[in-house]
Amino acid sequence: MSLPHALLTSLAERPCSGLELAGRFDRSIGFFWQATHQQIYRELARLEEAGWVRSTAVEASRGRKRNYELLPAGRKELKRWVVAGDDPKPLRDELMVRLRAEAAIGPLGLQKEMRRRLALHEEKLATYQAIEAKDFADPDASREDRLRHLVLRAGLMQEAMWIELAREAIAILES
Amino acid sequence: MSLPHALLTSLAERPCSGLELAGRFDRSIGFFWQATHQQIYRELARLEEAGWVRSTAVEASRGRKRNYELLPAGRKELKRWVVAGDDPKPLRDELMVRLRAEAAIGPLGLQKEMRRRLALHEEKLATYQAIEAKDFADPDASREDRLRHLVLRAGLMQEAMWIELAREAIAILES
DNA sequence: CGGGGCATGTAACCTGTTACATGATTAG
DNA sequence: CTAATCATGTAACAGGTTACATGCCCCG
Repeated sequence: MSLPHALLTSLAERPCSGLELAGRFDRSIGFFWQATHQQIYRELARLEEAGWVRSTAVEASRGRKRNYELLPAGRKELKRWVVAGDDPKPLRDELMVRLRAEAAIGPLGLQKEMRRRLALHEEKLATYQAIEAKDFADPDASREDRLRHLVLRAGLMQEAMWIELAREAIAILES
Repeated sequence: MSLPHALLTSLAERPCSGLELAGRFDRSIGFFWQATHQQIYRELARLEEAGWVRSTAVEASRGRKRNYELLPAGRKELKRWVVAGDDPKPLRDELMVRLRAEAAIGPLGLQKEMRRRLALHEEKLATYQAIEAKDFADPDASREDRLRHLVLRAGLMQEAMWIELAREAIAILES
């Protein structure tokens, strides 16, 4: 149940409208948490109901832009949640199921799909590296920037891991 | 939508009952795909409906053990799915949201939770390494075993990545 | 004044989660 | 014969996904 807190975080960074939030979930936040605009509108309504955010109140507001901002109660809830313990969700990946099936009933020609995946991950890694070079070059960055950099590095490491795995998989599948 | 195919894969490895499948999803398969027995029973009913698996047919079978086995149509479906293209699901992790929130409204004392996570991942890594040493020591393993080994290595690399990230996070949070 | 893009919203559905219910089998 | 355990199942709900609907606003 992180979506509400991802929204609170984003609103803490800067107040904005629902659609603008959706945009952020396609970019920066979306690197580690995704949400569609439908989900966001549903959740924003709940957050307002709970008194955690406030919007420029307009009745019958379909089509009208609404700006949301974080309220003190929302900030308090976010602070509570950040330091709350929570067990990590284990790895859950379809590709592992495919490899296991290939082992059980193969060979089926999984190399082709693995090569496609390899290319995708290499492309994404390049994208992340470009962002890193552009936004996080400063070696004496602030604590805030170093934390944001770390989040990006998580994405980088993830992609590097997939690339390594895809290469090993291809080597086995082709032997 | 991988659960049905994870079940087909498991049944391809060996026919068995629903509860036994649930057991496997707590062990080997569960390292990369999880499911509760409720989910498994629901899905098995669908797979049988679709003609992909067959069970020892007993009417009004509550409480009676049912053994399931893969049918040719199920095997065909599994083969189709294994090589079907599918975009990787991006990283989705609550901890990244927490780090971003810590950057936005911190410091909040996230170190404590990070240290707990670090210990959890170190423990899991040790578990995986023990399995690796026990089951995958042979350097001249079969193609099948090398694929299974690769799946385990994915888990190992994942845990190693989290350990590295947790350490870097703690260093930043404590500076 | 009409069409396209911006912005919000509804509805239906699927997967996964949690809590609980019930029947069969076996050990003592 | 009864308690524990094996085994299957029902119900309700929450979160995520997809398709679609509606209203506002500005530009030509």
